[in-house]
Amino acid sequence: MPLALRKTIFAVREYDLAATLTSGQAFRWTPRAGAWEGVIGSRWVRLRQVEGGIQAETPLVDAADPDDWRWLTRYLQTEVDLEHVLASFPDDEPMRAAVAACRGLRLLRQEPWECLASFILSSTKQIVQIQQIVSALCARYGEPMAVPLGPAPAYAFPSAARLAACAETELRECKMGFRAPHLLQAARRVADGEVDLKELREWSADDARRELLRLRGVGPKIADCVLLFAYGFQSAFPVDVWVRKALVRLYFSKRRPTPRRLHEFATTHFGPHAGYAQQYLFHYIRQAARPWASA
DNA sequence: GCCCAGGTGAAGC
DNA sequence: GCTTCACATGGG
Repeated sequence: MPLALRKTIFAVREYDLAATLTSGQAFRWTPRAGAWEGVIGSRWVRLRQVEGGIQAETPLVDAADPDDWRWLTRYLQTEVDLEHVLASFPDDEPMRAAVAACRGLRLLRQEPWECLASFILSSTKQIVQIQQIVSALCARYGEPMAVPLGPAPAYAFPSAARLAACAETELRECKMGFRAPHLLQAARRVADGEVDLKELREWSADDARRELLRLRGVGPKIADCVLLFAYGFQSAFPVDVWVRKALVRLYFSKRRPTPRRLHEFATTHFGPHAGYAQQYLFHYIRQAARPWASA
């Protein structure tokens, strides 16, 4: 007998699910038959863009309130007033173009450990390859979960404790290369409580950033990704190769600023939701770089 | 073969 | 403080 699914629709305007799920924030979403299948925490989910909102399907889980969708609305951040965020962006030509090109792009709110671990694995990797590494890691070390007939088996993201129990050579079999010792160290320090990711929610962005930077393999860019994608600190402005390219081209007329100057500009020019602006710039320039991939 | 990828850390100026 | 380089692995 097929696994029973519960289904609902969230009414939300200005939410581009495809843009949001493919914009390099999260690495576990697969398009399938016009919908998106993925895993949030310990639940398999299918999402679909529908008229006026987002449809969600997930297996009925014992001992869970079937009408409680807060785990999903929190992840998708459907309550965020996007118009308010967009209105806070600087009124300049680059931002107008980015917003016009990425209408409905949102920031997700992810679980800190998965986000941290994923971005430790992200350095000098293409998004497709990050997805492959994360997928291999989950298949090997993640807890299997209830999935309806059809989709491939799904696994939770492995806990820090589970990864801490791995040998470095095992992790390397997931093709993560030199990032393996970094992930292993992070897993150990999170598992033994030396780093308390839950506690960081209560800290200031600066303090949380300093704490994340103590981990090997976590520099300014990855720390900012975790602050932005997992903790919702919208002052965080990750600068990767794409965003650097975009900032230099759009705001510095091709004259190369020093890293210090670029960071200074990034954290002052874009207002209280700078991290959101960053995501628009990132998605915008990547879209522009591969026009054949759209449509 | 070459260059690049949602970088980081160490070493050299 | 800024620049350069190694670091695994895979794709174009």
